[in-house]
Amino acid sequence: MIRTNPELATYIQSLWALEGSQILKEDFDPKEVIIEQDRRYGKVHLIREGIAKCYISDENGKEFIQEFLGEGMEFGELEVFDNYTTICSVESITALKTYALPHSTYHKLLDTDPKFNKLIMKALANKIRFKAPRHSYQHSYPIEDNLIRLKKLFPEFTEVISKKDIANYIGITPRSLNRALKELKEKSDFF
Amino acid sequence: MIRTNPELATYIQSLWALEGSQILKEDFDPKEVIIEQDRRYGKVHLIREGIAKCYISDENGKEFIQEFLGEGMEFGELEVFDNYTTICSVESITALKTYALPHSTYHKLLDTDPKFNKLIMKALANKIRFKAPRHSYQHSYPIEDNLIRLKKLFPEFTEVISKKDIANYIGITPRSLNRALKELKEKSDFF
DNA sequence: TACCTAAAAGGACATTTGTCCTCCTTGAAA
DNA sequence: TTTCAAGGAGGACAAATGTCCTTTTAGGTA
Repeated sequence: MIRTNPELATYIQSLWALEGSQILKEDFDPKEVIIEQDRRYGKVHLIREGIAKCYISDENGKEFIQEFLGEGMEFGELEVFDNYTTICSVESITALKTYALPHSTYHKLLDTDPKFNKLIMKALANKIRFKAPRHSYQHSYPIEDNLIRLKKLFPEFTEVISKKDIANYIGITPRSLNRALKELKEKSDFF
Repeated sequence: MIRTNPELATYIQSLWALEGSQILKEDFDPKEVIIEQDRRYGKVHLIREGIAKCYISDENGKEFIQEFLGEGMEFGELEVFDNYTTICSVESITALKTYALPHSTYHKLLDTDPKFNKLIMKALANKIRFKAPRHSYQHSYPIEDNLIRLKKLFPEFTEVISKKDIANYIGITPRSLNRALKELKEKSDFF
């Protein structure tokens, strides 16, 4: 549920430590909006520590959470290739520490560092792999099944992440989430 | 709705034309299952001509269509980086012509051809960009709004793609699709 | 302690969507 | 022409989910 990429995290750390690497460290408080939908930014972030949410909001203010990002996950990277605007907002949930790579640095690394290139390629492929089944699963199974699945994947999710965010992640209202949770509590002692 | 990537299509064509390129042309009939979910394959396909659907099916046989793929779109590429199994099945809708690149060739191109590398990078990023809003939009808007949106994007979609596939694309049942279409016909002359 | 605010829980009802059928249409095959 | 099968359309009802509230809980602050 909270996605990570340890391999990339380790590698970026080693790049950062190099002389003149142009990779900066940045820190954020909880609940800071770090990037906002439909804008342009000049750098890519890679999480060193903490958890963030990546979400799309519509004109009615509804949020739909795409992913929870943990260590080693990057954001702001989709806009580096073309001059597009961002599709998601990213907001820290806990205190968040990132590496920030200016676009120029990111491009230079892609062009000159084959290992970096391959790791980014993999990271992109994994984002696709992850997104695909998530939404279809949520469509074709009852909410309760989705919750059981989340609980197995990440047992403490109800402690770390607010109910509202969980609901937005599954794509339902908090009311429906509550109903499902109550049902599950009555049926079993798993929750 | 039917995704394409003209830039990549053009470039692959030029690569194919090179001496000893190791890129093969393959042809398929309509309704052929070209790759099946949860398996391994040794090559990446890139569509020269025709339309295919990429879908996930669950144990109850429900299909959830991820994308309709047109010229220049690739499939089977997510598994090239790690030794994962496929997450989607791909089935031709019309007669389909592809370029087939063995994994070894694909890797070699990524490593030695910067332009190819960048085009693939972009293609991956665009798949992510495309997937993200699609599912959230479908959650937060009524079916009718989704249909109007599709119609604007691709007016002849009802002719080319079967009702069942459209329903599976939106993530609803054919019954609900019919209901929504009927409503729309009564309300306006757009449909 | 008392007060305030935001998150969480849940009642009552409306709406949407799914399920399970049946019927109709159309085009290919006998 | 008749037959058959598959896709499309839609009625009737059931189930899931959303909307709009009110109430409860918990944590921070005066």
